[in-house]
Amino acid sequence: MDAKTKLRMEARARVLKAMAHPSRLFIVEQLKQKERCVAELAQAVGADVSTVSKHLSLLKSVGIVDDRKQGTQVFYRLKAPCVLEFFGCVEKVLQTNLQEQIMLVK
Amino acid sequence: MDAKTKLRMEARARVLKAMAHPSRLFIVEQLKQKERCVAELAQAVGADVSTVSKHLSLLKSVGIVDDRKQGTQVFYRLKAPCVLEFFGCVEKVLQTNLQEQIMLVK
DNA sequence: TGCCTAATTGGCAATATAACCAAATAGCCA
DNA sequence: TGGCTATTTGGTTATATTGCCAATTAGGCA
Repeated sequence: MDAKTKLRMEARARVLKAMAHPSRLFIVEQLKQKERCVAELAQAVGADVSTVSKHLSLLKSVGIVDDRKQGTQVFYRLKAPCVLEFFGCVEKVLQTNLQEQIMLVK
Repeated sequence: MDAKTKLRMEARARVLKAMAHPSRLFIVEQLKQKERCVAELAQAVGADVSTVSKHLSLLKSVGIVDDRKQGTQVFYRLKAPCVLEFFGCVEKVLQTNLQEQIMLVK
């Protein structure tokens, strides 16, 4: 893997890594419909506000979400909705795995 | 996030996490065309065979790749080619980020 | 059987992530 | 200004990931 390719793969990995966490996946799904403020998301996820704030800033740093300040609140929204497309494939993989588990038992 | 949702998000995260590494992304791209044995991939990645073997077993454990033994060699192939679809979105995100960097300089 | 090659596994050290609490910051309004 | 709420940031601890080397396993063949 040459240096240029390595840089490209690292950049891609940063984006995917930002998605690859249960809470962050959940957050992305929550933002599918409409924007949400940090407190709302923290409540929905069931984690400390500070924890969720860090998840959000990570998602923002790689360009997956965007934010908008309104008074003391910060609303986050999906900036790259195409990440939602990942789920179809992921679900297909999980389904296939499940089918294979079932086959083994039968 | 209720228990059931949490489990689903964790399952999804496992699949995405398996993708979220520069070497593994490169491996997935290498397998796009045709199957490859471990030594070939190790050579292409530029890492120890043992390291690449572990990357491969991780990809396999989540159902992204599959393997086929032929003599003493093990050929890996893409089992869920739909993961290649991720790249289009990821590249779009990276492009957008880049455009924004450029705007800041101008 | 004994040797060779290919791959996997175990172990370890370095680094990265994650969660929480506490403290700091920022905007609003009395 | 002072206090209130929302959010971010710092710090710490626990856990997970990564990569290499060494050792093991497994198939092929003399």
